[in-house]
Amino acid sequence: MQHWLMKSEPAGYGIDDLVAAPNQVTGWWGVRNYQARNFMRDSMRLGDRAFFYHSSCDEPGIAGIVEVCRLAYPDETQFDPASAYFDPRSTPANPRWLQVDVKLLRKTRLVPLRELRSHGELAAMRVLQRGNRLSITPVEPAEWRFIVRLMQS
DNA sequence: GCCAACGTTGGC
DNA sequence: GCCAACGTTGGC
Repeated sequence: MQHWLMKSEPAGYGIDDLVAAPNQVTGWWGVRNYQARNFMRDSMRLGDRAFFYHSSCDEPGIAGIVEVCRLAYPDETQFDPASAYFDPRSTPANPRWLQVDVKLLRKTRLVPLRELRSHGELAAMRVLQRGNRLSITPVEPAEWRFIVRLMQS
């Protein structure tokens, strides 16, 4: 079982939207980066856990823990000409973009990016690397455990 | 709003 | 296949 970090902009969809969602489940649609898509398609398994990360906001950081509850399947927004995520090169027979579904396990205290950076134990974390833009990144087991402990402090 | 870093596009 | 130009991300 693997661990992940998944970014979302809370102005669009934040942890409180997931708290309020039916069954506290949401589709993780809108990923338009091949590397992030490949993580979902090739590596994510049912039961994998992920940090729900708030990006591009006043206080970027980790806001909760979710669990993958549906394996990768086509993201419908790629077929919708009215959607900002429309991709004219994509067809239902040959979809280019995928999503998974995730279920909320718990909303946690906000662990700010600032705080993550302050811990040498997390120095190698993918999301903290200079220039990182990937919206889905793997999290090492030791990093996962360290951050879960931080959430309780 | 700025800008560094990175991914994608497209001409050649 | 190269690589310059361009668009996007995302912290600050």
